[in-house]
Amino acid sequence: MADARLEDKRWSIDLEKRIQEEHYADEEAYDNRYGFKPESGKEIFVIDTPPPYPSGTWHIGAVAQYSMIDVIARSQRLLGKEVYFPWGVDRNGINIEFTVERITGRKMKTYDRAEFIQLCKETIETYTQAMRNTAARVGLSCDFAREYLTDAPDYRSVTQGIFVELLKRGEIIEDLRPNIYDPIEGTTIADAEVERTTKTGKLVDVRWTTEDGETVIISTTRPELICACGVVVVHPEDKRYQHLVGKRIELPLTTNNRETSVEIMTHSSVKSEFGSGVLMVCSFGDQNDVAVFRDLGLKPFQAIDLDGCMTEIAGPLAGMKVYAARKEAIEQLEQADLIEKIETREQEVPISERGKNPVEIILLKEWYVRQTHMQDRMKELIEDIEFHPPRNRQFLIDWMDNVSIDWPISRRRWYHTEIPIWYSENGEMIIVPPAGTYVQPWCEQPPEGSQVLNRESRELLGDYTDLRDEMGQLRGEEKVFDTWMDSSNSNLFVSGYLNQPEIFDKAFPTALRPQGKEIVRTWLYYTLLKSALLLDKPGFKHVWIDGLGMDPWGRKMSKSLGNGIDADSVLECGAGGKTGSWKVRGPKKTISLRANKIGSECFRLWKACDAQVGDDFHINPEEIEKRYFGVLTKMFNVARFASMFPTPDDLETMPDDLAIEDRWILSEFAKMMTIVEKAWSDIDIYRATQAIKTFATGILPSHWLEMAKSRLYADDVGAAWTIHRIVRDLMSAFSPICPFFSHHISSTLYNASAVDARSFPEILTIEGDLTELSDSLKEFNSMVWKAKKDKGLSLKSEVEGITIPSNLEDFTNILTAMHHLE
RNA sequence: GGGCCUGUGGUCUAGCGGUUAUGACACCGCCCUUACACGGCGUAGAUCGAGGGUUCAAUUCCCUCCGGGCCCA
Repeated sequence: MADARLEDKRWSIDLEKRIQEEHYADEEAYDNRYGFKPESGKEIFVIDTPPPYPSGTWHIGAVAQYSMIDVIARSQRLLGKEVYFPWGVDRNGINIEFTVERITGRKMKTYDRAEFIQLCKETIETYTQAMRNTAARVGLSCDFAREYLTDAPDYRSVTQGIFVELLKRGEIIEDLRPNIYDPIEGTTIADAEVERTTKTGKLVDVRWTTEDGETVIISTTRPELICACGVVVVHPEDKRYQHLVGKRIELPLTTNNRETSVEIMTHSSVKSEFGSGVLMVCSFGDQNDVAVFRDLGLKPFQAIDLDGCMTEIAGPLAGMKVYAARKEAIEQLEQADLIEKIETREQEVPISERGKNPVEIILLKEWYVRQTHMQDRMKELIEDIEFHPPRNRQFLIDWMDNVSIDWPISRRRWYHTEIPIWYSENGEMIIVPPAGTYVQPWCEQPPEGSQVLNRESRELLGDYTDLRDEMGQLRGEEKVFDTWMDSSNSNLFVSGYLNQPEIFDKAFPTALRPQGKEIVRTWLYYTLLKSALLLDKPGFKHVWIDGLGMDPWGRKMSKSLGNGIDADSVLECGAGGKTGSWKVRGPKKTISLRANKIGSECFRLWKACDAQVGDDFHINPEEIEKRYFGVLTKMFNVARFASMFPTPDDLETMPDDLAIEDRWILSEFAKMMTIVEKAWSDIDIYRATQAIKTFATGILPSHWLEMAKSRLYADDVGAAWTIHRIVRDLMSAFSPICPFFSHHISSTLYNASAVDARSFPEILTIEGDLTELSDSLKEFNSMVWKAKKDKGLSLKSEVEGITIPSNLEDFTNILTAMHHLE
């Protein structure tokens, strides 16, 4: 016996940070460890990690999720796969534009475009740096050297190249269609970006008059849209109004440049019990109006323009903002004595997710990715994808069942990937750049190798260089892409599509898509759509959908609720002896939380143990510390105890004269390791972690170690072999969860870091199933401990009158010695 | 209004037809035992949300209701 080779008396945050610093100090060593080496010949396992969006602080729930992706990456390396764990950062989008607007107090459109883009780029870079630091601090083993940024030319050129490819194939189309539009931010948005809120509004009952002079009451919340009314409808089975069908009805407000009456028709979407049961349908009050116009084949009116003002068809209301026009419409109807009654009520209003502004549906010429024709094929393709947990497949199917319109992808914003198109002077030809080139049509001319297409038919007309003279004055497209157009290429990008075809062949479908369930209908759906359109393949082999991080009461963390917790504060809690404290606003009162030490290892262990994949998890730093730091302390001390005894030279060959208790614990260990290996290959973090934790903090120290102690002190070779073999292999199995912890112990004791293991430890075969005796052993030990306690004896005192059960008779000697039986 | 998830000791959690219903934290009691008192051992604590049904048998399957959550209309 010697002094402990693990010098620290216990696991601590300062020790953790020391190990981390060493770990990151040598970039070459880091790259050897975690870099992607596609030429290794091993099975390639590409993880399509969610590129986080830098917005100041990184949400703790997202960091927790991300750390589990790291567990998957490390466990797959442990199983011998060639893992590509990319580090990408999503930097395009309206978020950073809003941030810059807020910081500078100026709206985007008051800037010069190039100047504004530069400001966004600089601002997001500072946030990105903070995010890289957090990523390293929580121990992500990403290939940081290959960092990709979605706003960098190489990434944007892939987005543009894929757009051009789909455009040529006719999967992207241009059309004048009703679009959801945010008039305040001045941009189109997709269905998936609309949320709803409740607002108080007025429901106005207006008296309309038919051509026969009959008065009909129609309820509406949008009287300003009367000018865009295309039809008045009743339910086909509503007996009250049968006689009106086919008649014309006068619009109750003055309009301009259109018919002053519309026909009364039937439509099954009318709710007869709502208001009078008569509905005016305008282009476009809501999604239902869009559907009715489409069903009845009506020509829509343009009532609202890009600035959110009424157009000339609104007659006296023309030029007014929507809200002012509504007030004015009510006033005019009142003056004309056409109002039956006005009711104030709560109503659901669609607003934009990013800007929180009420949205309008207006007619615009925009670019679309066709998707409605793909739903059946996509459903077939996703059958080959394995979902974790399986039930979360339903989230995707539910969303696919709701897809009814194509995906509008053009946006009138700036800090996004540009739509790579130039238009000829007459508007009939378009120019697209060659694959692999990033272009900015709003400020550049088409590059070498650009091609000219017919705008309508997409027919290839020739090279731009040859046709230049026929094009006239070019107009570069000023619009940009929805950011999901970028992020939905992530799996193609990381798998080498366009850039590294030789890797792509082996790496696609991408092995794994890990993500949160809140972005199934966006990121997951759009990615699968792209893979289906381009390659007619499922995008992934596995989709791993985790739950959301919630506050201690089970509510979603959000800025508005004031219940968020900063990730860095948890990771740094305990560093330099500093206590962490948090104030979290609950439903009733604000509570203060305190913890002394958490750090990355404890944080990761908590997330791995606390909830199964797909379940929402409650984040409470106090609980994390109380429940999991002790596990690390325990495991550290088992290793520290082992470190007091020399490591046998040959840990591979099992001595053939092992004591029965050693063979017993090795059987238990083999059983546990079998579970863990299976769990790692099933991407079941929870099961793997639970198995390790139960073994390492339970049966190993409490039962076996107590039996083995005296032999270890007596330099028993078999006992030393057993404990070292177990600790060494345990650290490998545990390294995906707590890499720095395992690294430190394994490299100190065995001169080989557990994080470098590239095959799962060999599981020993022990003759005879000794694990059957485990329950009896545990029961017997408990019985003795209780007996001593009842007699007021200390554990090391001798006790008599205890008999060893017959099934444990092989253990007689060791149990007698362990408990000091007489 | 629809879809999905969920409701187990004070708190969190396992279980997926037959178990004395896991385990952790907290509580209480005892113990400084040559790794660990930031520890060990032990006691106590649950009519498994409510009510129906299926079954020889239900925490587990089905239905209804109630409560919580996420997403959508």
